[in-house]
Amino acid sequence: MSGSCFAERLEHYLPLTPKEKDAIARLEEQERSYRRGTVVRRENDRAQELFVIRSGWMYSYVLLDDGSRQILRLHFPGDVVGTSSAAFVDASDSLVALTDVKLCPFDKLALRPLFEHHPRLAALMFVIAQAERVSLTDRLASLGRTSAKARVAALLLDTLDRLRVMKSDIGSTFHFPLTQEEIGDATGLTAVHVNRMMRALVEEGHIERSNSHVTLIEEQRLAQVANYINRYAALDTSWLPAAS
Amino acid sequence: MSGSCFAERLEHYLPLTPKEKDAIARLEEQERSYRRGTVVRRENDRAQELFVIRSGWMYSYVLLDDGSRQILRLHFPGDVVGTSSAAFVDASDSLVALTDVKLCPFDKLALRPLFEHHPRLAALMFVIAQAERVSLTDRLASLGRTSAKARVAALLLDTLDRLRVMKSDIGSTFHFPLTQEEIGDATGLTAVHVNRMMRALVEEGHIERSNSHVTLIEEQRLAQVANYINRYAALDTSWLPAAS
DNA sequence: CGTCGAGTTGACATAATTCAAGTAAGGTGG
DNA sequence: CCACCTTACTTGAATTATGTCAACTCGACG
Repeated sequence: MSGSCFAERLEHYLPLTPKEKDAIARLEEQERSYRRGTVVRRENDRAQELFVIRSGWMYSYVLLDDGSRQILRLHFPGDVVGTSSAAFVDASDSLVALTDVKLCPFDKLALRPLFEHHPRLAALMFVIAQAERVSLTDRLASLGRTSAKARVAALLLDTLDRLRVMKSDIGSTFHFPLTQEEIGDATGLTAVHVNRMMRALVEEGHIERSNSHVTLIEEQRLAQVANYINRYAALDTSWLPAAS
Repeated sequence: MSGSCFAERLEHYLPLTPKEKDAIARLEEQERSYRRGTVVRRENDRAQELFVIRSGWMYSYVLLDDGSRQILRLHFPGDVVGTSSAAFVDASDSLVALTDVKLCPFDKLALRPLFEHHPRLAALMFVIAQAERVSLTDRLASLGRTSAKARVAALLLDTLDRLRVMKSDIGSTFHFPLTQEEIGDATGLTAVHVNRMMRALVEEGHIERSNSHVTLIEEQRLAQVANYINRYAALDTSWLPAAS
């Protein structure tokens, strides 16, 4: 119906040719809606599908034996989620709708013509995969080597910068619908300690909160505290093949 | 000179055609040697190159403002390292030789003909990138949600399973040349605490140590303790394009 | 033979967790 | 529209895992 979300995202990095847009649009022929809280795909289930997020937020997570949960990544409109399906037969993580979402599911087989006929798109997807990998290594350093306060701050900064990729005029206030328990599962902390850190950030004038909105004050200074680097500013697409 | 290390690795997933082997071999035309401890590439340097590891071990790391270090990943023969160069102009992490190494550097521009003429190889590289991403998410869960002992155990298990991809007959004893400080930087712990956890693992009969060799006893049970999953067993290459 | 890096160990400090209790806010059925 | 219930958030006190500091051992190496 409306334009492709994924194509829109890709066009932030490269102008696409009509043929390329067509190929991308084919990934978004179907659309399904899920309610807030729905587990769209469960860890260890057979997983043949990937999803383009058309609207709403999601997150991916794994459960550990002791029942604790690690949230691996938040996902926003324009993101492709469930990409581990491309590498494995069974899902390595679970996918949940954090808000009501609209998803465009497509079979991993749909990737084949993309690689065959659209080398530039394939290469761009590879570039994006590498950027996401780097983003994960940043999180790794955050969990491994920074304080609780820094981790929470980094999560907020990362979220805002990723929202800006699609909406550059977003300012520094945004809707942040995670519970403190979810923030804890994302940062490797307990909900109680997240609470204390959030209030500390407020008291120190780094952030403001109301309802489930957050405002970041002096992002520069906060980034310092959080040891945060914005990786989303620019991708290097100089080496990509010519358009098809 | 000798056969391509990277091709050999890829053939563990798929038999390659002669043309494909040729294309891969082109990435390994040059070879450079580095001594144990050499920083091959430094974070924030301009980075045009990727490397195939022909022999030896490396690791990638980032430094934080307070001087602490997070080791992001160990790298073994057959691995391609510095892949973040494909996405960014400047290096996002540093690369060090953990042992004496032989590397085959290639310019990121060399990826272009791969995507243009060898869609199946491109797709396979995408699959591998996804598998590495999943491996990173496992580490994330390890750092975020498991105990110090579990993290150390998981590092050992992960190392052994990755060595097995290239040498399946390796048994359960292997050379592990990391200092306890390096183990700490990989697991988000201090060297002192790594020491205590290693001895605990020995006392509990999970591992044995001598020189810088480690033996894992009853991997099954250790994997339980570490909350570890072996992801390297099988990749799903069923969706890949036909060979070129 | 002395120096240096790595490993080991103990005593102490601290960040984060756990437990417990309470408040506020939103949703639902009567 | 109110009473109730549930879920999230808040706060304090006690506990614990891990970090810090400091000293010592050992083997390798020049």
